[in-house]
Amino acid sequence: MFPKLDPLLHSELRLAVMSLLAEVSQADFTYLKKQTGATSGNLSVQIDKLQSAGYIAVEKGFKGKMPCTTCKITAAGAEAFENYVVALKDYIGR
Amino acid sequence: MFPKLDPLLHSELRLAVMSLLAEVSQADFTYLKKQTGATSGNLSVQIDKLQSAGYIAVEKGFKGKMPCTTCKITAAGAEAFENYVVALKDYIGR
DNA sequence: TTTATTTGGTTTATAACATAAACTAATTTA
DNA sequence: TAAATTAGTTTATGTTATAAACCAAATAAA
Repeated sequence: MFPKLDPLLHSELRLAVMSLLAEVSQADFTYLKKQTGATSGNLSVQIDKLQSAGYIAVEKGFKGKMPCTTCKITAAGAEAFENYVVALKDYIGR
Repeated sequence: MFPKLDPLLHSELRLAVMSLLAEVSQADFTYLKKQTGATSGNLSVQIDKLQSAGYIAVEKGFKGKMPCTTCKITAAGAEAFENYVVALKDYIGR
């Protein structure tokens, strides 16, 4: 009746990050921070977790001289996100 | 962009309980336990939290000689649930 | 009848989690 | 050169979810 919700996605900030990444080809740390309103620390930690799970790919480079961390959703991540959305609907109807 | 998700509802088991209670006039502990697949301990704790928040009303009585805890969603609970569903949609699209 | 076993829970302990605060390091501005 | 900003990471802390242990009453088994 109630499918298990992927605990990696059932987290406000990680879900917001995945939601953003699902709609763009890539996004950097600063963009994600602005869009989510999260603190750097929290965002950093949650990005790590998504990366460890293989849900996003993270590349650390430079934009000019400034460091720039770029994130991109992976195929596994996109699938997990879709599955999560489907599962959620059993909880909230429709 | 991403509204805050009510932390009381953004919990797998509590959300399942609210989802069930949103669709029936009332439900007892045993029913909720069966439907959610939760352990008694976990369910007991989460019911307490929902009650403390005023999202559900809990009545302890007896069914025959056996104790029977009955739960019912409150107006505040129904509203919170609806708001949560609306907020969630900003995270999962649609 | 006494002794398991089941029912219907609650309380307590623990590990995971989310988050903020503090920190680092480099860059840009005054 | 000093201060402030950018772009993060690390660490500490309080909360949470969850399971495990427990309890009391009822029922079933011996």
